[in-house]
Amino acid sequence: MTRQRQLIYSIITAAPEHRTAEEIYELAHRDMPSLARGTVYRNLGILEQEGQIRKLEMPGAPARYDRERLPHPHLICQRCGRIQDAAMPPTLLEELAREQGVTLTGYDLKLYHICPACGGT
Amino acid sequence: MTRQRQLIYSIITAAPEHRTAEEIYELAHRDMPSLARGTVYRNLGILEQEGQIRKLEMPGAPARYDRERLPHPHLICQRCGRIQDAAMPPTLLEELAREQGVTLTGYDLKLYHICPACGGT
DNA sequence: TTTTGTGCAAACTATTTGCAAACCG
DNA sequence: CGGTTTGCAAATAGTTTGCACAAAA
Repeated sequence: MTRQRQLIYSIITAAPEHRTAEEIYELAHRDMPSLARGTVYRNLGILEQEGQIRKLEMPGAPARYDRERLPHPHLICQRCGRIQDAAMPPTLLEELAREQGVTLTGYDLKLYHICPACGGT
Repeated sequence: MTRQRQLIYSIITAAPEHRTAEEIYELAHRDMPSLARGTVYRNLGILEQEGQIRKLEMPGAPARYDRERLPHPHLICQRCGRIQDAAMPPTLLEELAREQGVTLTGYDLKLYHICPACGGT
């Protein structure tokens, strides 16, 4: 673990926000002005492969990174784009697998709503 | 509806495959050699907006297009990448919404497995 | 010293866009 | 005609990669 990777990792784990590579680069760049964008991408890839962070692909927008390591759904506001980690009851997952008649190896669930701040329920 | 849009739409609805814009372009281009890639993208966007087709964003790969208009999960083989439309029991969706304590406006669910052809169950 | 990672810049991929010409009602 | 859509080419955005040098083991 290099200082660069350390820094990138700490930015992701410090707060529950789901940041983009660019945001992470900007924050990291303040502390280490020599740090390059490419290094951020490279290390995000490595951290993800090692299972230390999770990549969240966002439709039509840059990917975001999640410090939570266990698979879980994401609740996304359609107005403001705010992302929250959500819960997936194991029984629900089992029911889904049974419904399809397969053994699941993973899933990616995005739930969309309008958050209270945006006038939703 | 122009001839171009007609052609693009018919390619998507003709088969249950979930094709990429490039694949659709190649198929359409055979029938109408003057047709341009940009036109394919433009029309896919229009058809999607009109709710006639559905765009499926695939992580780290080009988007695919689905002729099914009702929201539903997708079952994806992690080895060969084959995509199948799957079922979402309404009760399951309700349970998910209740679990998060929100009113859902939509969802995007990708289920991963290893398909029988690839040695999975 | 041998490997591994970095900084930089150029390359790449999927997609979008500006614009003049073509088409359609 | 007059608005819409096309074909083409250039632009864009996010991300990846090649390479020489620096850091670490």
